[in-house]
Amino acid sequence: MDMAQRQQRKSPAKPRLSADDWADAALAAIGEGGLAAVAVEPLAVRLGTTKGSFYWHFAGRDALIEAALDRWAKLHTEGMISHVEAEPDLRKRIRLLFAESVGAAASGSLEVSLLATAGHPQVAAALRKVTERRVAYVAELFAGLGFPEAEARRRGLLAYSVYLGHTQLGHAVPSVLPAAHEFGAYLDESLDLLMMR
Amino acid sequence: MDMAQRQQRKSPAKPRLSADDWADAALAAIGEGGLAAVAVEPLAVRLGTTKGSFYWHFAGRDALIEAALDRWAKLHTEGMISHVEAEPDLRKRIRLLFAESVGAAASGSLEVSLLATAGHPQVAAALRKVTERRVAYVAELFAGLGFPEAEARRRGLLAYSVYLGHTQLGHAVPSVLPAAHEFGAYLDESLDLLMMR
DNA sequence: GGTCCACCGTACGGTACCGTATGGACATGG
DNA sequence: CCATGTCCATACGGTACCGTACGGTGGACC
Repeated sequence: MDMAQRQQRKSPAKPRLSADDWADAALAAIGEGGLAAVAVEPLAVRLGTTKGSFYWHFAGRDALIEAALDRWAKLHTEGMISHVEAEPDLRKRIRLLFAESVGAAASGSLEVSLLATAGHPQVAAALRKVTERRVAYVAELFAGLGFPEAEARRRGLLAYSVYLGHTQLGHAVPSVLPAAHEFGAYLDESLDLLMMR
Repeated sequence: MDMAQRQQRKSPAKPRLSADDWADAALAAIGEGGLAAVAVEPLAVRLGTTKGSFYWHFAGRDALIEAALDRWAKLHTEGMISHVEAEPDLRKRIRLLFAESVGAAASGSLEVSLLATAGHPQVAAALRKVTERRVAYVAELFAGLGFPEAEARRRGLLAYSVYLGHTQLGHAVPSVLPAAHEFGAYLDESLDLLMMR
């Protein structure tokens, strides 16, 4: 038996958590109950451990939030951008970006919860960084379509606003959104409008 | 001296709060700290009274939330609609609606906070009612421009998404938005795009 | 195969809030 | 001027969470 591996024999073997496990659990909690749901004792229950583990890995609740936000910024922005960059056709790339982003946001209200806690200093910093990067990227795509820089920036901002608003609606009042089978057409029409000269 | 009036002589005269005073304070608290900030004891401090007053007027925290949400739904939807209905020109009415709505949302993050708590049953019900009303109204305006019903509905939804997303940005990352002196032009261009055939 | 230490369990005290109970304060009508 | 109803203050017990202290354990490494 390979002893180099940590340990993974049967289910009830103690998992030995890492700091990232706690950060992931915190992100999940934010998505479900907002920043206020990042509470050490409930998370410990969820992870099948105790506070003793947590305070070994982190100095306190704030440190956990910081780690979770860093993780979010990395995974949900650069990951998506590099993914759609594989598409060579510019218009298709824009469509792909929005389709994937809206789809990703539909499953999980993490972004909505974070937007809601923009008053929190750590969250505000993370949001600022992520948002500026995303808007700049979308503006860059529009510039590639031939719009002058200022115009591309305005259209990118408008498009990002649509994305954010749509996400909110999908989370809060999905009944007002088009049915799934109409969604492709709705997306096409919306993007056509945004790219119209 | 008129004895029919309740009492309002000097500042340090006991105010004798009403249930609506508590509901307004709750709305203010939601705007500042989200639904979680609707906590009886802090509100009592803010109102310069104690829990004794609160539990006289309300059965509990849930009853206060319900009252606050009812108040919000009335004030922030029908009020705005009847206000812009005074404008006879349709395109100007649409522009007025968005200018005023965005302006109102800029001062106070009540809506953002509510969107974030869409998981809460009472909030979800209030949001559903308000959102459906608003989207229907915007769609009606677009229908008035000559768009067929389904198209008007899609455009109305898109426009409302823009409003929501813009509100989020204004609250969370205002630095990405156009500067104040460019905002009028940005609004005009955005609406032109949304109303384009 | 013993030692060490990263990792975790448990117990404790502190804080912030909810909701209840109960006794005033104060105006109004008898 | 006292009785009554409305409204509020205070005190209390309960719960959920934070953070600390410290004792235990089990795998890595010699």
